[in-house]
Amino acid sequence: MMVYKMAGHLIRRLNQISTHVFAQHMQQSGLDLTPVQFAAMDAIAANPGIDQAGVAAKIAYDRATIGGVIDRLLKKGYVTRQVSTQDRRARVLHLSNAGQTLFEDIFPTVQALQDEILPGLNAKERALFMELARKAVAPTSPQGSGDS
Amino acid sequence: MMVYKMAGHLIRRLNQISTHVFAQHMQQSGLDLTPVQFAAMDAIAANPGIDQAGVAAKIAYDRATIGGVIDRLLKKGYVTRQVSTQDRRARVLHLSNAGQTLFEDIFPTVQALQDEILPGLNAKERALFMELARKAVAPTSPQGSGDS
DNA sequence: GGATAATAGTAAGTATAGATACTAAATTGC
DNA sequence: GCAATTTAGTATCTATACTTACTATTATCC
Repeated sequence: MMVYKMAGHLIRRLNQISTHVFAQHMQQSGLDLTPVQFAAMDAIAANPGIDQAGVAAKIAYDRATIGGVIDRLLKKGYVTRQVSTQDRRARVLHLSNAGQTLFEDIFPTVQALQDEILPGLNAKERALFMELARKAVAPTSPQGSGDS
Repeated sequence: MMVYKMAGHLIRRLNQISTHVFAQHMQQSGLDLTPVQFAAMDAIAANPGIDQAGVAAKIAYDRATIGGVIDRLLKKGYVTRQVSTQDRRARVLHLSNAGQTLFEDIFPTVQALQDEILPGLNAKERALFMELARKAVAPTSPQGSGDS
């Protein structure tokens, strides 16, 4: 069982715990929102009128996945999608009123749950982990992604 | 864009880089093997005759996902699956000769690629990251998973 | 030893996650 | 200003990843 000592395996486990903690808190809040859906809403909230490719670039996803994510956010009524008047290829995105309310409501919960993602670490270790993670990710983060 | 400072987002990015690096090296080696498939083969190599639920427990997956992973490894001819003589519910797994050869061939590559997963970190930082990651994951790792 | 509970595997359904390819539209080069 | 390239979105396909539910089988308990 060599995988136990490999970075890839540990990172996958961390991601597994992360999504699990997120799902648990959403369920407790009676909400049906996934981590990607939240990230997409964050990108739209910070950049009203952004298009799907823009969202994908901001949160480091491919266009195909984000297309599906936006479909589901549309179906839930959290975002609006309109053909851009500047560029008829692009779809301009905004949070709906319901989406804005939801995002503001859920934000403190999502912020708070982050500490539970690293259950074996104390505050100091978590800060160190975050610093290393940020540094590790930086080289592959595109300019202006903010992902520094 | 609050997600940039959240552990969940950074961990997802790390996992994304990790799977990307893995896929790249496999392609360069002319092989068609995913991270999970490799992890499953590692579990079977270390525990010949283990069943699917055992593999799932060893590498922290659910039974449904592992069922599909084993299906694909079977189709590629890397593992064998037989109904257990002790327990007719269970399927006993072994690496085939081809699987054993492949696993031994690919192992050094997989070992070596781990450093590329954390491109922004030097050796010392990587070691620290690994230690923190192991510690972070430990509380949620079941007894005997080896995932300490 | 027979009802009950637990377990192995599968099936069905949802949601990422990303590669590839295609259409429509915009940009660039000259 | 038009051909060539690039880009936005979608469609298709494969592979996780997990939940719930179901069947078959085994283990447990009284």
